Amino acid sequence: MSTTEALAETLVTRPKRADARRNYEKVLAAAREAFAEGGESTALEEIARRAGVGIGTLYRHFPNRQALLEALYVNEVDEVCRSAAELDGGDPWEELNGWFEGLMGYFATKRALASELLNYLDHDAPLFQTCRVSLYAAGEPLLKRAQEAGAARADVEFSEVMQMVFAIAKVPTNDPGQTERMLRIALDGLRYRPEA
Amino acid sequence: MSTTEALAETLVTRPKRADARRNYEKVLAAAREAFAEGGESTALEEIARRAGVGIGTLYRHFPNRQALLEALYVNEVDEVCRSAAELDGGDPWEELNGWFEGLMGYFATKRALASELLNYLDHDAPLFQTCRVSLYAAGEPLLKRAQEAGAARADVEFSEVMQMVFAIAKVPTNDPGQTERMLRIALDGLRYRPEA
DNA sequence: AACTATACGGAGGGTCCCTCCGTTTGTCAA
DNA sequence: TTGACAAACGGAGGGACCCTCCGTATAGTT
Repeated sequence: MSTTEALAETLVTRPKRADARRNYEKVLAAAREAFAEGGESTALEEIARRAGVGIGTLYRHFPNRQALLEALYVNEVDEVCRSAAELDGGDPWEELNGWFEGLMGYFATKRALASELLNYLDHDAPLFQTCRVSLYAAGEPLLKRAQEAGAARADVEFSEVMQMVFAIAKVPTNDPGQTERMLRIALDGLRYRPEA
Repeated sequence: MSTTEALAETLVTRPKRADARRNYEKVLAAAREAFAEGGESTALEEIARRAGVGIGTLYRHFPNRQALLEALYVNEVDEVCRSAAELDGGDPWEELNGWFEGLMGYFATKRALASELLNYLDHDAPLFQTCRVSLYAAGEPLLKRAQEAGAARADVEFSEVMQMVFAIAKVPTNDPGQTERMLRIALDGLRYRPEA
């Protein structure tokens, strides 16, 4: 079990009774499915219906809409973090670039969820902070390695780059190539060297 | 009267009777005020109340929430475009940079409106398209001049840069300096020269 | 002053988020 | 197995919000 999953259990307080655990999973699965279909902002009633549980049950497990989205988010973050761990040994700049591209591609398929979550994104939510920590732990070494190799400028923080990439991922567009181009421009900013 | 203002009159079909015109202005003013206060997503009922008109009156002038936001947006866009027209003769790179910074600073004070609008931002809404045209007409010459002066790379489209900047403006953060740093990184991407 | 097109205002319908609470069910000890 | 109870279920309904409809009021005209 990964850090963020363990964290999810602690903070979201997963239920204990067998039927409760079952329903928790059913709701999460239904939500994942609903959001994967890109259905703009799916109503919680609809998710409960899909899961075959009452709306009250849904709210027993997730105190509000944001909590449900966050639980979903924790899952997704874990997956992305794992993908960073798999990288190593290649060209630092290519790895960094590749990881961010993968990140974008990943969010592209989950645009509905991502876009709604990014709206909630404020620096106060504790669960979000810890997710960021996981994400940073996964991605920061990639930046650092690129910086040490002289492939990326040294005067930028990973957090800044991360937020920039998220911002671009959030741009609504029908043309996925355009998002990719924006990302490339922004990341090229990492290679620009201010004349000292 | 500017292009976009004229367009607003055409598309939003400004009312004609004296009391109607008065109420139109009152609603717009109330909305501007409400959004300037940063009140997350102000209810239309609240705006009608502020304006001292019934909710029905508000909807007579603005068929839905988005229409009201768009009308507000048209005003703001005009102002930003005018600021670009005032620039000329200085260093092309500085002017381009300065304009984008001004754009960001401007949206920083209207975050609630901007953020909600950027969510609606899809390439279908005709009014939005024309606003983009105005914005491009104002900003594109700045980029082109910078490119011709060799201060910005030639292989980027203004539309891409614009969307990138909007994306960054949209990032919710308490620290305005951070937004500024992200913008600087992204814009430095314009100065990066791919090794040919 | 009377008339009419125009505009006003708010009741109410629909949707969605969420709460409350009576009912059901899993779990465990006897 | 059975009885008891904490835990969980489900859905009615409250509240907020967006928007529609339509009876009432009024600006502008004759």
